[in-house]
Amino acid sequence: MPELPEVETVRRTLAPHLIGQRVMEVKIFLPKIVRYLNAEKFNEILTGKSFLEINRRGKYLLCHLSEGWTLVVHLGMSGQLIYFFGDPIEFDLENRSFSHRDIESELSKAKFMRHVHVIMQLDKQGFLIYHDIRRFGYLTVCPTVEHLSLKGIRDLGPEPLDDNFKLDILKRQFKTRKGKIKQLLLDQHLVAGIGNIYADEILFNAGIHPLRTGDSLTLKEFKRLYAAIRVILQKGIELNGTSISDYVDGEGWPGSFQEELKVYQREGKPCCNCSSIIERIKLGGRSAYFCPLCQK
DNA sequence: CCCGGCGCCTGAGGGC
DNA sequence: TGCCCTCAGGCGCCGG
Repeated sequence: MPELPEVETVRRTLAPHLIGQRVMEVKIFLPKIVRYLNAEKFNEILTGKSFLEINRRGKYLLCHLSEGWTLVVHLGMSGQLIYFFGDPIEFDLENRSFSHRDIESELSKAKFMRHVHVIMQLDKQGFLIYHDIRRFGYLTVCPTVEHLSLKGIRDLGPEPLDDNFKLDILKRQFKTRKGKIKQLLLDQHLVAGIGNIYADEILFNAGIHPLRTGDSLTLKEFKRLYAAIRVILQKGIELNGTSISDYVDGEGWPGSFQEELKVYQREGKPCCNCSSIIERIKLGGRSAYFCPLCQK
C-alpha cells in the first residue's frame, strides 16, 4: 500500500530517468483512471511536455512539466508507476505486449498487461507505465500554479518529515481531538502521508495503544509519538518501502520494510519485545495490530 | 464540525 | 473442482 515512504521511493527512483525526457505519445487504456478532465484533454496537454522536476506531497507524486503543467499521480491501493528501459519495438503499444526482465512468461505478461492503464512513450528509449489492479489510484494534470489547490492536496496536513514539522505542530493537531489515535494518524488532514501499515508500526514504536484518544496523550507520549513518526517513516524510505501486496518502486523493484514489521499482519505471533501475542482489532473498518503489553 | 458507513475495484483465500 | 463469500484498503462523499 503506497504510503509516504513508498511514494517517496517512487519519486527518487523515477526522477533520474524522467528528468529531461519528453513525452512523445500517451496511450490511455482506461479513461476513467484520469480525473478532473477527460482523457483526451489529458493526453493533449501531456504530449510534447518534458519532465523538469519530481516532487511529493503526502501520498501524491507531483511531476512538474515544461510550459507550466504538473502531472499529479495518486497510487491509491495498488498503483505502480514504472519506468521501462528498452527498444520501443519490444513494446507494442497497440497490442499491449512487451519484454522485460521480471515478466518473462506469457502468463505473467498477460496478467500484468491486463492492468496497464496508461503508457507514456518518452523520447530516450523508455516508457512510463501506470499499472493498477484495484484502480483506486488516478492521474490528473493541471497548471503548476494550481496544483496545491487540487482536491485532495489542498487540505493535506503538514509533511511529517519536513524540518519545520515540530513536536508543537503534532500536539496542536492531535491534543484536542477525541478521536482514536490510530484514526487520527490516518487522517490526511492532520498529518500527511501515513497509511495503515506505518500507523500501526508508529504506534508500536511509541508504545501507544491504538484506541487511546488524542486528548488523552501526555506530553511524554506526544514526544514518543513525534519521534516514532519521524524514525519509522525515515526507516521506511531507507528500506525502499514495504512490499506486501503490489508495491514496487519506479524501476519495478520491491522494497524491504516488510522484513522490519513489528506488529502489522502479525496477529497471533509473539511480540519481538515482550513475547506477548500480537492482537488485531477492527477500527474504522480496517485492521489495527498492536501488542497488548507494550502499547498502553 | 465530526463521526460512521458506503462505494469504488480485483485477487486471494477459506468454507462447503 | 468450483462456486460463493469475505476481506484487503485510500479516500471522497453522504447522512445523522
